[in-house]
Amino acid sequence: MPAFTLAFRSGRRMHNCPIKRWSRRKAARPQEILEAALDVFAERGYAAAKIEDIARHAGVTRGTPYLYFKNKEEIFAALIRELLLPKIAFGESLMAEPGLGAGERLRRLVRAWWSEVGATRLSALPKLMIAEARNFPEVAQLYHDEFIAPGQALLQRILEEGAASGEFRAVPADPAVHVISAPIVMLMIWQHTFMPCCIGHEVDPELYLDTLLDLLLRGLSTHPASA
Amino acid sequence: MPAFTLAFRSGRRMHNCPIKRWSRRKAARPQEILEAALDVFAERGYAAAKIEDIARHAGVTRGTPYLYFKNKEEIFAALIRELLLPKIAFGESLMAEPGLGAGERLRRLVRAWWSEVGATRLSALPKLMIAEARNFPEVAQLYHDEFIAPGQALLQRILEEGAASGEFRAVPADPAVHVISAPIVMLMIWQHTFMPCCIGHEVDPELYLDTLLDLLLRGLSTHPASA
Amino acid sequence: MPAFTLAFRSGRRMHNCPIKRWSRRKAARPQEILEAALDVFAERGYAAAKIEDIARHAGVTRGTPYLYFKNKEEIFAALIRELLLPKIAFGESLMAEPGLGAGERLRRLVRAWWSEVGATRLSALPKLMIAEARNFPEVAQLYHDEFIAPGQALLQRILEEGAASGEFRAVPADPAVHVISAPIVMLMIWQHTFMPCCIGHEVDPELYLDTLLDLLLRGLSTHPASA
Amino acid sequence: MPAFTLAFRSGRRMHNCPIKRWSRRKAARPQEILEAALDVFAERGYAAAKIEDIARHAGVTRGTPYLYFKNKEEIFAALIRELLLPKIAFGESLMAEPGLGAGERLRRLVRAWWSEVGATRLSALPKLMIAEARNFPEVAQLYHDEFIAPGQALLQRILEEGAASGEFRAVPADPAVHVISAPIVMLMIWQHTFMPCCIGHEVDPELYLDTLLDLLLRGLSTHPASA
DNA sequence: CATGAATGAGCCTTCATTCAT
DNA sequence: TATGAATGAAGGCTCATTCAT
Repeated sequence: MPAFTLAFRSGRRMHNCPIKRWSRRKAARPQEILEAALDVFAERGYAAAKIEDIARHAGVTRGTPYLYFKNKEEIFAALIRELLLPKIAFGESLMAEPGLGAGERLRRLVRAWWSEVGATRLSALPKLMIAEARNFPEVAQLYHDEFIAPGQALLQRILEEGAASGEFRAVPADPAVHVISAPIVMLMIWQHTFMPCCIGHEVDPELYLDTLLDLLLRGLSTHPASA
Repeated sequence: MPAFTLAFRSGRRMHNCPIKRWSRRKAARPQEILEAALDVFAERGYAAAKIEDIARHAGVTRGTPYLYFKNKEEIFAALIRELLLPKIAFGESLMAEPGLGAGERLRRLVRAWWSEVGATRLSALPKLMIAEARNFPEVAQLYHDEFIAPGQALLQRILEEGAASGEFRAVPADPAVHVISAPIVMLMIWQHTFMPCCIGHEVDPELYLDTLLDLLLRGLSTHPASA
Repeated sequence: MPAFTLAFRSGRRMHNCPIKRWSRRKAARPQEILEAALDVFAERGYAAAKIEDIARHAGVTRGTPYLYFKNKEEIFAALIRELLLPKIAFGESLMAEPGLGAGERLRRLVRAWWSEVGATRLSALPKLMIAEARNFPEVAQLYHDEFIAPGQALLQRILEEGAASGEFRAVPADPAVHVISAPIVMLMIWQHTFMPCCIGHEVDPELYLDTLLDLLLRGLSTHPASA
Repeated sequence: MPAFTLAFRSGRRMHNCPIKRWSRRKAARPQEILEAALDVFAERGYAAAKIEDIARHAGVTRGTPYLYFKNKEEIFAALIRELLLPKIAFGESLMAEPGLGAGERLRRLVRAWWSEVGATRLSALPKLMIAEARNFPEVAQLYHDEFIAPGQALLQRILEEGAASGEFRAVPADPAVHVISAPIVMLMIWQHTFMPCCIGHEVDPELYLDTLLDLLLRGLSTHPASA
């Protein structure tokens, strides 16, 4: 998964910014700290991540994160709010595109989900959020309301469209969206859990997603032979 | 999910037991402490769980857990080793039963998985293990080798049998077992993540599993109409 | 120094005691516990010595020492009082013996000191007492008044006798007794400090004492050529 | 022993120093903490010394020692390594001085030993090291190899020189150096053991050393009348 | 008498957070 | 803005001591 390490930093350079280099640096600090926090939280989890490690990863020292974030919890919350939540927007554009079958839409949604989040360092956040949801209910609520729920709403609309058009069988919406999204989330989790420790065989994300879509589309289709 | 709260009987109060209360403790203590640890780890995660909380949950004081476990990490490891790993045995018996179609076997495996682990307080352990795998690689290795791998081997045998008998399509084994098991693991995770906080709508496990099996068996079947 | 390990247990058996074996055992317990404590304190020092180790050394369990001693400090105090202080008695008999020159008396005192204490497991006690004097002033006071002071009084009497008879030069009594006794105490300390760790070359006690007496007697003598 | 309390200037208060109080600390802290540790270890011994006491003695709080030392044991080791071992250097210069008789050299060595270490707060370290040698074998080894052994080598060279020049009798080197150094070490120990508790009469170090040298030089001399 | 399970005070150590520079 | 020395609350763990058996 070569895109994994490259995808994240893109689009944040400001080559033509007239302000002097130093204050540009200043402006970038919160982002840099969040990215560092993402790395360290991903590796150690929330509690075992030390602020100093995050600071060092960001190239600053112990006190600096506190210039931009009230405390550790706020860094965590900002991680979700600033980095992850905006990513949900990609879904809207997908649904806006007209003239696509439900199957095709589902395919595109899954692939976009992967390329926007799963193949990115952001893929550490679902695991982190899951691990800490009960310790930080407000963040969990935010994550659910602004990320999970909209994502599942997209899925649900696709299922409804497919059912309406006769392309998909009717399945109970609520459990279905969970069932469908679960393997994608688990793939992200898996990548941050066992693969970095060289535990177990590698899972190839592309093949995994192909297999997932193959099973899902056949499973949903009213004309399985053609799926 | 009514079974959830009932399945894991603590046995901590036995007023009518003729054996003396005090002398019985010695034998029962490790179990009681592990069950308490399961609760507290499930609620807070490893790092945020205090030994004293675990002790109090078990009805003892700070020092007592250390009479039975070397330290906090050993409690965690024992949780996996003593409580979770034995549960994998149920799979063998399932495969031993003769004369079942692959679809039926898959159904039974999923349901057994749920009743043995998912509907139990043990269902907190996959989430805990996922969150802490990188902090405790040896425990993660153990969990993978003794729980995940055998479980996936079962699934793989079912897929192979189904393909051999013509009941299932041929699918790439490796990603398929991940894809198939992912929703079950995610259901356990979900129950310990968002449902206890009253975040998001409840997910009914039975309906979820029905939907999952419905989608999977259709997706795998060579004669989808009859799945 | 083969006597070292053997000297201590001697003379405590009660073969002809009519009481039954069990109550004899009972009667011997405090002694056994003190001897065990001596071993463990010698090896680890007061604070690092665990009551359970002492108990195990004595062949009993955690609670038993508390049947005979109020607490850890009392075990330490009893060690000094019961085992060490009685040993000072040997000096009286030495002084009682008539018709000895001061030099010969000094020789006998040093050798008796060594055989009665230095070559014994009791030789651990001066080091222990020194290390803990400031934490247990009452015990230190006892040790000083009942062991050090009488011992130094013996020495002083010898020096005075020697000076009176013209065998010894006149030396300031107070510092002299310290100077003379110091090497003997240091030999005991050395044996319990660096020799058990195989650190540094061994010191042969007999040769050490010979050299000490040689230097001392020459140093004290009014006719050094004949010393 | 008036030098005793004065010799080890802590330098902890420098009100008229123009450098800012706060920025100066960083450089001075390790020294300050070691000196505080020296005091507290001397008073209580290793195990009974609390890090918080050391910190408070140094004018800082619980966490600060850990900014400079990994743990309690490292503070102990640093005490030996940083404060005591350098003191052994004084011996070299003594031996370098030409044209001195062996007796005069021995006199100077003993007096230097006393002024450099014995009359200093450092004199607590031999007692501490003796008490803890078996609990910290590596530190004991270091202490032996870098402090005891070089010191004894100096003594041995003096004895050999004296024997070669005919000033001293021939005495077995190995026990002799132990015997000769023992009273000096015991004087240090004594000062930190019974004198602070007002137990027993005071020992005047100067008189003690005079007496020691008198006895030793007479004891070693081939012409005792002139010693 | 003896046991050993249990207690709980106490200490070492960590680390989020502050603040003087 | 940034630093990093210092703080001090908090938690893991030990072990002297107790007491029900």
